[in-house]
Amino acid sequence: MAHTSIQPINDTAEALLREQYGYLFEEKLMQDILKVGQFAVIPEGNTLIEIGQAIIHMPLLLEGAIKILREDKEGNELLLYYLEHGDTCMMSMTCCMGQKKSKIRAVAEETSKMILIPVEYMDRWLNEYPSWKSFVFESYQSRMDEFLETIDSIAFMNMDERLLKYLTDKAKVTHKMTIENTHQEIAYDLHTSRVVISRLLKQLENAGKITLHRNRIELLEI
DNA sequence: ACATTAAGTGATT
DNA sequence: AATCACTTAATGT
Repeated sequence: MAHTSIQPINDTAEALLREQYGYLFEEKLMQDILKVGQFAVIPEGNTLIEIGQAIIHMPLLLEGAIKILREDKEGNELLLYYLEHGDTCMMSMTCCMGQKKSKIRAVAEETSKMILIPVEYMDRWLNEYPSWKSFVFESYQSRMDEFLETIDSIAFMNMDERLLKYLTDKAKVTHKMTIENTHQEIAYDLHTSRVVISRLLKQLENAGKITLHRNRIELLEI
């Protein structure tokens, strides 16, 4: 598997940064970001942040999608939410408020590009730049909203509804109607068993919402 | 042709 | 919805 590349911010990265964040950040802040930030390309499937790992960077996602996972003592996973372009990670924000170690795992759902900012600036810029402050607070809030949505789906939805939400969410972040996953992998994300997923997928296929293949699911409607 | 991995299914709790 | 036990299908060597 290809490995993560971290390099100085080049012209392509700057263009992407301006495209995604230019309307949010004032020029002086933009210059600071260009000065202290690094450009990272994370290939699909690579882990950016591991549970227990100290967080030293705050990511500004430019392109791609990142999935955020929680893990229990036995190593079973649970998908919390996805990050897309324009998003940043809530964990890297909370770590600046005293919490140094990550409680989540972040894995690239598809090859992703991002700007990494050393966490010390995250705090400093809060006082310096109003546009930074509102960005941080707004993304904290939208991350919290997604988080609550996931809680709701676990608490109030049946597994068949959760599965359908999982498939459509995934289609949204990857912009593809085909999902290339085994039933087992989906089961891990939703913290259930493979058999249950296979059965529910079969139901969805019979209902005309999807078609099934080996390692592949075609979504027929969103 | 054989082994391995993914997916499908009935039965039971 | 979870688990077991087993079958069938697809894919790799």
